[in-house]
Amino acid sequence: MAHTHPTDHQTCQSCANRFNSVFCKAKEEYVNLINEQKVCNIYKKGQTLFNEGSNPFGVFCINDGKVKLSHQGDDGKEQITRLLKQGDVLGYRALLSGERYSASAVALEDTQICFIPKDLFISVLKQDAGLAFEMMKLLSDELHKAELKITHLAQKPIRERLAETLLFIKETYGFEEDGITLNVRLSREEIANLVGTATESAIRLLSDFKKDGMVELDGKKIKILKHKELVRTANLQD
Amino acid sequence: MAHTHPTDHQTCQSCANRFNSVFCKAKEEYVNLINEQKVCNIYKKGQTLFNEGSNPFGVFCINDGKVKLSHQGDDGKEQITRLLKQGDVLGYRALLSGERYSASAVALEDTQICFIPKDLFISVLKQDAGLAFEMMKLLSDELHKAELKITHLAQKPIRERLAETLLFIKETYGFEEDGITLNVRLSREEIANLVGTATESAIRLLSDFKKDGMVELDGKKIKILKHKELVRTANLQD
DNA sequence: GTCAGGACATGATTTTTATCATATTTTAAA
DNA sequence: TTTAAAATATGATAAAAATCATGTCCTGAC
Repeated sequence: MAHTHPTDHQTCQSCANRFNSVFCKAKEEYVNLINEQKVCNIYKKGQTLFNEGSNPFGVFCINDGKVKLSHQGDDGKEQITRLLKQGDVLGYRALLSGERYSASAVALEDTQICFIPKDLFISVLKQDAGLAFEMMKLLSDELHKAELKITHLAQKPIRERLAETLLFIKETYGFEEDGITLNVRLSREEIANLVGTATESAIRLLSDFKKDGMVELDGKKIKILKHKELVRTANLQD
Repeated sequence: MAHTHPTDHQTCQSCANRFNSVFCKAKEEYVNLINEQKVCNIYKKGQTLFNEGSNPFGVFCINDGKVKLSHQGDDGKEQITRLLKQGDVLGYRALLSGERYSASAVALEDTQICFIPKDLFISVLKQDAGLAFEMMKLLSDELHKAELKITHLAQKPIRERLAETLLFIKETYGFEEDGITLNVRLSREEIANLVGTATESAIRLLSDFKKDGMVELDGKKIKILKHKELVRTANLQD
């Protein structure tokens, strides 16, 4: 947690995500409580919020920026399981099941993050049934997404999965002002670790997509040129 | 829901799973409420509890028996995501996130199941913070398992995944009285749909395992002969 | 019992994917 | 700016896995 810098002490009430984040669905008194006890920091690109295997000490709420959540495979290969953006909460999984973190969280760009200590999180959750319900909803949604991903990993070829991943990145982070460039910089290796394939395979297929005119590649900038064809390539029907 | 037969109206208080199931961690008054409103039935082997795509009407609690939970892939291929046993609860995922069922549940053998209507489930959950917390724990555990499975599907070869699956079946259902025969009958296709591979591949690798002396195959009966070697084959370290 | 359909098994082949090798380009540090 | 290291790209090859084909075995209906 070294090298993080405190941000201006913004209130939850004025936070840009006060209508998106689960936390903001807590009762007003608890939002106030969270507001008092939270700690805000800026994580530079590449900095780690928490590491797989360490003990959870609280939950994080992204104020602005992007974070990846990834698991370490047995051979050390990274598997990215989630991409998070402003308003998203992370670190609750391990905390709720009383285990160590099963994933690592790393900032994909300079990111402002509020930290809510473990005890506060648990106590608010135990008192505020509404928030608890929202939390269950969140967990259920994540579980749904995970089970969908399991099915796709098991049944779809890599070409389809790459197309799907590009669309997923678009859904998550959207486009830049030009309306076609994916609004995040990921390395080819990270894309591969999101798709679940070898880096070379991801690179090769991206080149194919480029040849087919579906995408344009400019370093880490990826432009989606033919959205519909990408959807067709992803072979989505659910 | 045709062809189900009511069981003796057993009380939750006398239920064999009263120490295992999440529901039994509710406050006593709510357990009583559930006890009054639940409906118990027997599902014959192969019968469906609910279907992917239909609207959830409540949650199910397995009194005795075995159930598989599976998703339909885009090409219609089944992907089994969970194996459930006595004390396990199912059908809550869709209910909590307010969607249709994203999976189908089918009895793997004659199974006694209690059904708790949607409204009761939701209202108890909203009033009993302890139960809500247990539910979050359950969801968190499932999410953890799902993310582990994602990593393994993405990174492990099929041989390792099959070994892992056999160990998973053992963990879930245990052995018969002889201490070596897996206590469930699954078709080769179901095993393949659990591993995430083609049926022929699963059959072939099971034959390999047999040649290696790790398992013995007798129709749908699978005996684990060399547990340690199977663990080594699964290449587990987490 | 016997007969048909499905499950299981196994060989042959093709397809997919990973790995290895090697440029080329980009990036970041000195 | 130079330079080394890392990232990207692409070809060649090997390995893994799916598919196709065929035969056998098992099981339940009659």
